[in-house]
Amino acid sequence: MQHWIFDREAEMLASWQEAMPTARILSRSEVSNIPGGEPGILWCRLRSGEAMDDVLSAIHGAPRYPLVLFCDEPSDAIVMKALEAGAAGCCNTHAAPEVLRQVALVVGNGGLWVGQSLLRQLVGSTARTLGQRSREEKRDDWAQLLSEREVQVARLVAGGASNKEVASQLSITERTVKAHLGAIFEKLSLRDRLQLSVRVNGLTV
Amino acid sequence: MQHWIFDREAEMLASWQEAMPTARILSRSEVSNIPGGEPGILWCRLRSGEAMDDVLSAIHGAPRYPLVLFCDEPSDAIVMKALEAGAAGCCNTHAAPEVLRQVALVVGNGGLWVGQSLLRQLVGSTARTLGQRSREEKRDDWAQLLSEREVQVARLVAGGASNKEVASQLSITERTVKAHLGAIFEKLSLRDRLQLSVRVNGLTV
DNA sequence: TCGGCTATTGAACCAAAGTACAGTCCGCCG
DNA sequence: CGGCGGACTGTACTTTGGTTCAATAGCCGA
Repeated sequence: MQHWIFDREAEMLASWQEAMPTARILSRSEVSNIPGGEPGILWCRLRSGEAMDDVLSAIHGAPRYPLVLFCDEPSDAIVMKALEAGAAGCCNTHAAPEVLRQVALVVGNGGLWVGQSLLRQLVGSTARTLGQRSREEKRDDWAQLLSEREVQVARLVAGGASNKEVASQLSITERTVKAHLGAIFEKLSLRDRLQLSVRVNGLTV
Repeated sequence: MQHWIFDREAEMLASWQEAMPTARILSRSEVSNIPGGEPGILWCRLRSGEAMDDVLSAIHGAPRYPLVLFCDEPSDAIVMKALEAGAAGCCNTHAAPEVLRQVALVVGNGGLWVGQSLLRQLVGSTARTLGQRSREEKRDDWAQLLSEREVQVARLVAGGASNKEVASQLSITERTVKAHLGAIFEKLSLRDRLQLSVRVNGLTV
């Protein structure tokens, strides 16, 4: 499996090198150098601020290998657009080597690579369309793992409150707030209040 | 990576054996024999005519490993249902060993496995909806007040990243991240990263 | 009644976040 | 040209967040 990586600048990242030792990095004007025939994947980097259309049109003349987009700032909207434009996948430019290898494996076998968050969203939105389960059940799964008091603390913290503010609102000491937060982090396997916020507010991460 | 396979009858298929030589096959009553702790995957076979609810409830008491459903008669509807029930994936009972290895790889790393046809369908059917939604909730008012670089920092922090992680991703020092954050807080009249997360992720406080 | 869970709090500690006060380098614009 | 804003970095500092040792007290089911 041969890999060709396109970037505005011929800059090989360490993670790429590790995941694809035989990869060749090319500037976009060197598209015509790619041979056809052997199995391979095209990777194309979309840097911050670049227009996807420009990037895609730049490699328009390349042989028909599966295309994976490297996004400096990935978002579900970008992934969707890339897939609609015919790409086989889209992943973070700075993804870990193991992830890249996995992407290559899937895409190389004719599959599509979709990030976790988008996949969850797709599954969720279709489920809603089919009108089966309520979306609240999944959103509140974190709440079901916590005690009543912990849920109160979690909601306030996720809304942006400091420990002191939570303490004041609930008429307890800051120390107790910390104790509750510790229990919450433990139960939900979270690192800090930021991740709690993300979890509670249902962000796609 | 340890694999446990559940089936009504303890019948190990050749393809399973080849893909997962160390797998242990168990009848559904032996759920309690599974240890926790080591990394692993539960595979559970849904034979023709069996009710998914019965199968899933049978392994209800098992430790929390990712679950993959083996379907004798897979359909997109079944896959959707399995994912909704919390499974990490669903594939044909008689899938080729290479496919099984790939499923194991993805699921073992915390991913979801969705078959190609369903994935294509999901992408196609929800493209419009998703695009619209992301356009609506875009609410770039915060982004328009910030410089390009600050938007990058804001997105990463709002997603739950620490200063160190942001610094690593953007290849700058932690100090610079703090500088950007300071400017962001000033411009958006925010107090800390938590409030930033709330603002960026569009919570209705 | 006893063990387990929850709620509460304290002291002490370390790490992370954020601020204050600096500076350099670059491109743009009047 | 000189001023301005953005990106970037440094040292030193304060504040907040989170953890590790505790402890007390109430409730509930076995």
